[in-house]
Amino acid sequence: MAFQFEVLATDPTGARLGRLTTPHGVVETPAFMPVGTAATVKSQTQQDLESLDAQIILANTYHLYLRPGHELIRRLGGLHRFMSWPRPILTDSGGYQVFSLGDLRKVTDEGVLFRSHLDGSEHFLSPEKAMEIEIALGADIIMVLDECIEAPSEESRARDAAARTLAWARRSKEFFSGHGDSSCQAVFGIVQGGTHAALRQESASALVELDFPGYAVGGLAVGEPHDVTCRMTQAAVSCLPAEKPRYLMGVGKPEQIPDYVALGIDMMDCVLPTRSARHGCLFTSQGRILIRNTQYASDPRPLDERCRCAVCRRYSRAYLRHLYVSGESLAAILNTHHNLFFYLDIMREIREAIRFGKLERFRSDLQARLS
RNA sequence: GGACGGGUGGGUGAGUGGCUAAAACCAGCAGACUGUAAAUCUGCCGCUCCUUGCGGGCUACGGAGGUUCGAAUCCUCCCCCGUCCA
Repeated sequence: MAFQFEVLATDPTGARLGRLTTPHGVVETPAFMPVGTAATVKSQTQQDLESLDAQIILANTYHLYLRPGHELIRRLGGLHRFMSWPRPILTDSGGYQVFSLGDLRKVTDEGVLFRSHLDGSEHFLSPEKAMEIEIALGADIIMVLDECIEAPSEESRARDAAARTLAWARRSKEFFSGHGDSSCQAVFGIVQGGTHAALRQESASALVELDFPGYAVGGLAVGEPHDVTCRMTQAAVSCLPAEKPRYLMGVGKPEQIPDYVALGIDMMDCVLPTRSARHGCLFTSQGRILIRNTQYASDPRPLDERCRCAVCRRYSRAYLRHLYVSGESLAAILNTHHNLFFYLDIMREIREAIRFGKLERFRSDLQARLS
């Protein structure tokens, strides 16, 4: 049995400590998954990621399909081998690009017509096509194509998107059972429903009937307030089976993570640590630091005195500011390294807290420090 | 000594009578970023006052005068810089 998810402990909040076993290794949950859209977590080498103890990373179907192409990656031995990443990988389906690519795409019941952001060429991504690409890429966990909508959205729009997402989930599953290998890859379904709790529950319940090895909650943190994100997550989770992993897609800010974990979320991913790092926004135990600010120009202290990452052990704020202001590529490397360490460290602390039933304490401490 | 060309806000550099406190870019200052079209984007960027408003006052396009209702833009003289000729 290549795939296995076990809940090892639960916390009074409802948080779960778990272990997800995949063909490429074990992922301790709750887990944060760094985003490596184009088969690279920007500015970090795979060796860096291993030293950070990233246990699983994301890659993106739409982007890799366009470049370098899934067939090429298949011929080169699959995504793991292609990018020399021996640990677990999850591929997102391109559903988020349905949302983010704006006027470069057109959604129908059949699928999504994309205009490539690279060269303007047209491509049709159906749920089956997304599966075909993801099978070729060979990630451990693959996501069904979904329709992610903006928030706030009319209930009718959210209902339509959820219904379409469900239909696509059904087709994905069907296609996968004919063409995929469930001992190598696990397909996760995705809950939609906008900011409407009833739709979220409906979507989750219907998805559960299709019996996926794991479930994701998508279409959140796309503009709605945090408490709404939480309510929607709660609504979805309440309908998901306890024994399956739950993945909240695309979240979140550091201080929000314990909230999601407390709602029973096992996996998360977010571009925030990596993108913000490249933009000079650094997360520390005392809150965010915009490293280009003049106040750090001659600051000899480490970025975060409480951080044990390689960057904080070695470099000063003044140096990091200099690198950033000078546009040096090392700035992105060091900043990203720190931010990822910060996120992954929070996850380690969260797992530890759950083990001892003290997540609530950790959550309030963290939020007090970061707000 | 003569002939051209030129001197614009921290920098480069548009602008050749009013829509110009003056384009654009850079630098500077601040903010944003949530399944990555993002090493990106946004705001501010002469001084000052307040009732913070597509508000008032002041200063500003080498210097001093002048023409004009109105000048960075036109005229006169002067000072600098560059190129060329003696």
